[in-house]
This record gives sequence, C-alpha cells and structure tokens, in this order.
Amino acid sequence: MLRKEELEHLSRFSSTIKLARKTVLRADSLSLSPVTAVIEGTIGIQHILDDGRRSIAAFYLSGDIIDLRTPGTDQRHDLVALTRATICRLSPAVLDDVLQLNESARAVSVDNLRRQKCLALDHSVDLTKKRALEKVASFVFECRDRQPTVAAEIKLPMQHCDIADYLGLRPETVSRCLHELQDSKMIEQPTVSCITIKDAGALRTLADGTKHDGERAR
Amino acid sequence: MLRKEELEHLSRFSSTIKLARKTVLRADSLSLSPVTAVIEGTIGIQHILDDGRRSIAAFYLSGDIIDLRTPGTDQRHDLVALTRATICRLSPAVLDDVLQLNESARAVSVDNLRRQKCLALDHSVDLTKKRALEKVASFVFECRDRQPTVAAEIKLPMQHCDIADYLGLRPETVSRCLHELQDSKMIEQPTVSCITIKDAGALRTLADGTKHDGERAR
DNA sequence: CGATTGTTTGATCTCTCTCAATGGGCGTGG
DNA sequence: CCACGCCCATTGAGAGAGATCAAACAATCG
Repeated sequence: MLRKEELEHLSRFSSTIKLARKTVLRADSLSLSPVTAVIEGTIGIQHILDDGRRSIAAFYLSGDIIDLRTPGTDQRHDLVALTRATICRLSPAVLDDVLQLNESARAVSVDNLRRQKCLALDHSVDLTKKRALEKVASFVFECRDRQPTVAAEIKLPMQHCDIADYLGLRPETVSRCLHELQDSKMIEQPTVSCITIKDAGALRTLADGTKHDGERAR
Repeated sequence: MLRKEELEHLSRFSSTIKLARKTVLRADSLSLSPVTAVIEGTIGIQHILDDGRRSIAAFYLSGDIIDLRTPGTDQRHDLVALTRATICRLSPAVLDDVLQLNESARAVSVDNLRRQKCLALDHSVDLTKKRALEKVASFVFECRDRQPTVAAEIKLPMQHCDIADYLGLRPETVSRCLHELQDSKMIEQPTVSCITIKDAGALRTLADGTKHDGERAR
C-alpha cells in the first residue's frame, strides 16, 4: 500500500493505462509484467473455468499493488477491470531495485503481501461456511473497511454480477439478499451502487455467522 | 519454504512443540509469536463462526512457514493441528534479523508469502464456483502437488471432516464424492487416508470445471 | 479390548441455482 | 442535452445439489 505520491513516482518508470470496464489482461500476457499498481477504480483477479463459469478470487482498489509473481508455478489468473480503471504496469526489475535500496519501502511491500494474504484467508472463511445472506453482509463490511475514506455511505466497488462471482453466488441471489437486508432494516440502498449501514450491530452479528432462528418465527 | 537443515537451525532460537491432533493455538495467543514453522504433520488455519461452524482457510505441511502477522488488523484465525504435528514457534524479531542479513533467505521468505497468497487465491476459485465433486477432484491434485515426494500414492494430510471444513462441504459429501470418483475409475482408495490417481486426465478435466453432461446419460 | 471418534449409507428437506420475462439505469451517439 | 439501446437489476416459479438427520459400521487410541 503506497501513497499516491509514491505511486506517481514509480509510474515514471512504467506505463500507465486506462481500462474500460470488463477489459481483461490475460494470464499469459501478465508473466512479463506481473506487478501492477491500481491508480483508480477496481481491478479483479479472475479465473474462467473451462465451461465458462467465472470466479473473482480477489479485488483491488486505488493504492493497492498487485503482485502476481508465482514462484514455481504458472500464473493462471487474469486481471479484469471491474470498473473503469487506471492502472500502472510496473517493471518487476525496477521495483525490486527500489525495494533493495529502500528498507522502509520493502517493509511496506512485505506488509502489503501479508495483508493481501490475510484478506484472501478471510475471504476463504466467508466462502466455505457462510450462507448467502451472511456472505453479502460480510461483503458490505469488507467494502466499508477497504474504501479509502470512512463514510456512512458505502460505494460498492463493483456491480452485482461481479459481487456474485466474488462470493460464489448468482446475481439474482445477491439482489435478493441485499433486499432482505433492507427489509430487516440493517442497511439502506439509495441507489444500486450505494449502501448505508443502519444497524451495524445486527449486520455484524449476521456476518459473523450467529444463528438467528429467533428472528424467523421460531 | 526452507530446507530441513535451515528449519533446524532456526529452531535453536525458538521453541519446538509437539501437538496432538486437534490441538488449537488460539488467535489471541498467536499475536506474540505469529511466525510458526511446520516441522512435521499438518497445521490448519481455522476460524470458528459464532454458532460453531468451522472453516479451515488453509493448511500447511512440513517445511512451510506460517506468518500470521496482519498489518493493521487483529489476528482472527486460530492454528490447529490436523494431524499429530511438530511445530516451531519462531521469534519474529530473530527471524527478521536473519532476513535482514541474509538476502537470499529474504527472497525465499518473500517467495513463500507469494506462494501462499497464490495458493489462497487458487483455493478461492475452488470455493466460489465449483461443485462438490469438482472441489474434491481439485483437492486431490492439491495434495499431490504439495506432498514432499512425487509418488503414485497420495497420502491425505487430514481427515474427511477436516477436508470438508476446507472445501466448504460436509464429511458425508466428501465421502460420497470420493466414492463417486472411485466408481468412475478416476481414483482408487486402498484405505481411507490413501488415494491413487487412476485417470489423471479425466480427473484434471473434472477439477478444472469442464461440463461433462456426456457422461451422464444425456 | 473396550470406548471414543470418524466414516459410511440412506431418506428427507431446504437453500440456492436455474430459467424466463420484465423493468430500470447508464452510457453512447445523435 | 436528449433519446435511444443495451446491459444490468429485479421478480417469480420451479428444480436440483448438497445439507441435515439418524443410525450402523469401521478405525483408532488409550
């Protein structure tokens, strides 16, 4: 996680690209330049199964560094723009030089890796044992905690069909769950891409996987 | 990923512990000593939801280094022994000193983080969009590729109930899927904890998510 | 060798997917 | 700036994969 000035500095040694939504950078083209900084927008790591099913394994926001170097194995994931996005392809060699010299930048870089690994593990927990409604509740918190500013309004960083592919659900289910959260007064949804948390306690409890039979006529 | 000699060297500055299966090292106790080397056996990262559902987000085998430092957030995951295991709690300070001096060890350490992040992403793909049978097929390959020696016999590094918590399934489903793979001649299962791949091509195709309606009386 | 833990099998239930059709919002081009 | 068209969100009805529950069986450990 670098600050904007640092990103801009690095970008001098690299190529900054604007991407339209749904633009895909395929895995094979990434092996040459596996390090990408997100300047603006949302970038997803996607994987297409042989029969077309799409999975979004992770997403990255403004300021994140995506390091796709995979020691020992082939890169199997694509990058995809989930919104209009601006990215910066970094030369791994140049980056490594910078990190070699700058100890604090190196620490930041390693922390960045640790943080992303931690996010991936948290996400795995959401995926393994949570029900659809719990997944969506958890996703709302992830968006809140990862958006740059602390605000009551949460701007969803991607569309419902992308959320579905990220949570292992279908777009219809995501829509139904968001409406259910709204019906039970936990959130409000002024527009499709904007959410306000109304009852953070109840939403947290739900996201953390507490049984709440009590609420369902039992 | 360090070699056994290196592990043993590091262990002089640390405490080596033998764990019985199901021993849990709770998240709060890990914040002081968040770096653990697996000497022998299988260690899982587990998370228990408020109502008792258990998720295993990742597992680590002999030689793996588990770095649970989570910059910025609290550690929320426990470690659990999925088999009888021997681990080595490393002092993060000592480890960082070693890495500060030894550039190649540092590279190994960063590669280790990248590799684990990559494994976590792959696992997310398995969890989001694959059906139970595909998940189990994929798991068989993961076990094959991660076990220390290349052998026809794959020793499952954990029990069915742990596999279930890792794949987001139930033990009954894992059992049924393994039998289905056996019925369709893709694997053989001499004992509960041992598997032989009989038709790697078909198993790979299945794991990668190709529709195979053709095989099902269509 | 007995008790506990884990695996297997079968029957039923339920949550989510699937399919299809409608409606709305956003971006594009005029 | 407005209108059109396309993509996305929504809604409903139905089907299916996996969960759940229960009970028998096997394996492991002390």
